[in-house]
Amino acid sequence: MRLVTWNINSVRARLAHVEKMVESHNPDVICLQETKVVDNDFPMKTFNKLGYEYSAIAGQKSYNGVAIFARSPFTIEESPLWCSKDDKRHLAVRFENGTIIHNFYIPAGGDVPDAELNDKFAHKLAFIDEVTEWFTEKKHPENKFILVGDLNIAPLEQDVWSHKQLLKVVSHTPIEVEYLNRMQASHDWIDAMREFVPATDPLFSWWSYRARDWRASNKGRRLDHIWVTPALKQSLKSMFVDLDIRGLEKPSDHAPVFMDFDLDL
DNA sequence: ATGCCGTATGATATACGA
Repeated sequence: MRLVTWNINSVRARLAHVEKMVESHNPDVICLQETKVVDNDFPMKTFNKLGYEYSAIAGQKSYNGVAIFARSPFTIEESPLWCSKDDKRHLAVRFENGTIIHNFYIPAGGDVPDAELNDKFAHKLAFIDEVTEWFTEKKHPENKFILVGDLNIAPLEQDVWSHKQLLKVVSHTPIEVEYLNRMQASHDWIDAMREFVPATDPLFSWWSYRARDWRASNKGRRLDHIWVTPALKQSLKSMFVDLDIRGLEKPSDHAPVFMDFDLDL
């Protein structure tokens, strides 16, 4: 089973990239974030045409929005009203073999890394707190969960281009890392991307639009993640981040992250 | 972490991303 997670930054603006991505890598499961479209306007035909018969979408106007597509059947699992907002940041689906995939778009958090001064930062921390508590309650050694998405935090020093220069920048502040670490501990989640690239090597999934040459300057961050519960650790096979998709014309600022599993859905 | 780019929207400016 091959899975991809991708903050697509508007699905309607990126249909050609979706086709290119599927043509190149043919994933069995596609998890998208920041689709930025209401469900009625979702370009479903593009995905059906590419062979994705099963879908779950949760969108809203302009912002946020998540989606999951698969070639094998699934049912939709409950998704709480995180922080009492219906802002379309989470979808969970269950496959016939019992594997559950959680797709998250964690709030970005604004510019100022202080919950007292910045409501968006407070929302980010509160959201992570609620997710942490939720998985703590669900914790069981036999659970086969995969958690993917734009978690909007780069926790390790080598998850950003300069640890020192980003310590006060939202996405890499110690408080955010502390919250994310707590969330990771809530179900003994394994940071699956780092099973393939040691923590001492740089690993990024996002590069700002504002760099003149994003590839040359390479001032990236690892904001996108794939976690698995311990029951799935042995099924991890390989991982790659596709920089070629980030390098297409008018790309998303996030690159898709792929994971291969020794697993039949 | 400055940069000033990209998305969306009853829109020729503004909110948001990170």
